[in-house]
Amino acid sequence: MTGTRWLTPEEQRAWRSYVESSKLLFDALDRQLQRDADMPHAYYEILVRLSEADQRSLRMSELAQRTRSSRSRLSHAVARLEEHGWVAREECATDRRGQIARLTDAGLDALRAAAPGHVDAVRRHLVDALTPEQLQQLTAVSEAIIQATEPS
Amino acid sequence: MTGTRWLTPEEQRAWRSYVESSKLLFDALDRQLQRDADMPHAYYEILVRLSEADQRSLRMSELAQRTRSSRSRLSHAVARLEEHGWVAREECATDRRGQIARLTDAGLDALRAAAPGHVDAVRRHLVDALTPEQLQQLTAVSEAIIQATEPS
DNA sequence: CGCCAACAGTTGAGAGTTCAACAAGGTAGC
DNA sequence: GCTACCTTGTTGAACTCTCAACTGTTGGCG
Repeated sequence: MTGTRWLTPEEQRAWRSYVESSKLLFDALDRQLQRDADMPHAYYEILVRLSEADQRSLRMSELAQRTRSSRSRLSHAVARLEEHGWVAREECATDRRGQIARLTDAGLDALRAAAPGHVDAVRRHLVDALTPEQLQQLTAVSEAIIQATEPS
Repeated sequence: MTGTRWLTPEEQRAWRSYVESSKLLFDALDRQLQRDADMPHAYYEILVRLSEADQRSLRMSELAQRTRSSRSRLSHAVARLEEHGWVAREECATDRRGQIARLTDAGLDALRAAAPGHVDAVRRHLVDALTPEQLQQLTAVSEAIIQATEPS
């Protein structure tokens, strides 16, 4: 057991600015969505994934994977979205354990209403704040992090 | 009111990979700290900031700014940390509204015990997963996001 | 077939965060 | 000194997330 490899000053700076920027950014987006569309960002993402799926439907476990969410978290979230009338749960024909989440028409309306303000915020805080080159760099960096962190 | 400027495919890719990587990374770090040190990452950061301050003490509002946290969140968090015996609250001599949070010896011990595992995780998932060049790029990108998002 | 481990999803309790409301102390203008 | 306003910090309720425990289902294997 050799000693801990502490971060160098430059690594510190990178890490701390990354933490700080993420916190600021996601807090801002959450506040914007909560205020204007009555949903947190995590719920917005669920609606997005469903809207992109065939039949606007996905099995719970598939939806959990795509949103990088635990089963439990998704289960609670979908229950909430169901109360709003934005998502409906259906039985799975081929696997009686399965549940299918489907985006309702009202859910699609809510998503369409929320999208412009959200995209605008993403532009303001991220996309338009970076050069095209930086945006490419961010993509590469993010994909490397995913690679290194993804549960294998 | 002109129409929404939707994200181009490349911008989409950047944004989605950024969201995905942040989620994976912070989830992993939170789990690691919770498991090994019985505290979430936000609490670890509070202890870090206090440990770096003069007298290991900071006023609540100053601590809130440095951790990019709301007053309310910090107030709840410090109450919890106080229960653990890691932080103590003291009166402020010059402003009777003020409260000063001080890192206790036990708090410093807890921080020292938590640090190696945490730094190791940060290396595994971020620092060592990127080239030195990418790390610099990440710093620049993060600072640009902070600039664009920071409440003015 | 019968057994049993793995899988799909839910649930409830506990913990953290947010928001709005609040109390109390400071500050500036008159 | 009074008034009005701003700042500091806390509180409680509502909400989200995590973790562990649980139900029911499927699939593999003897």
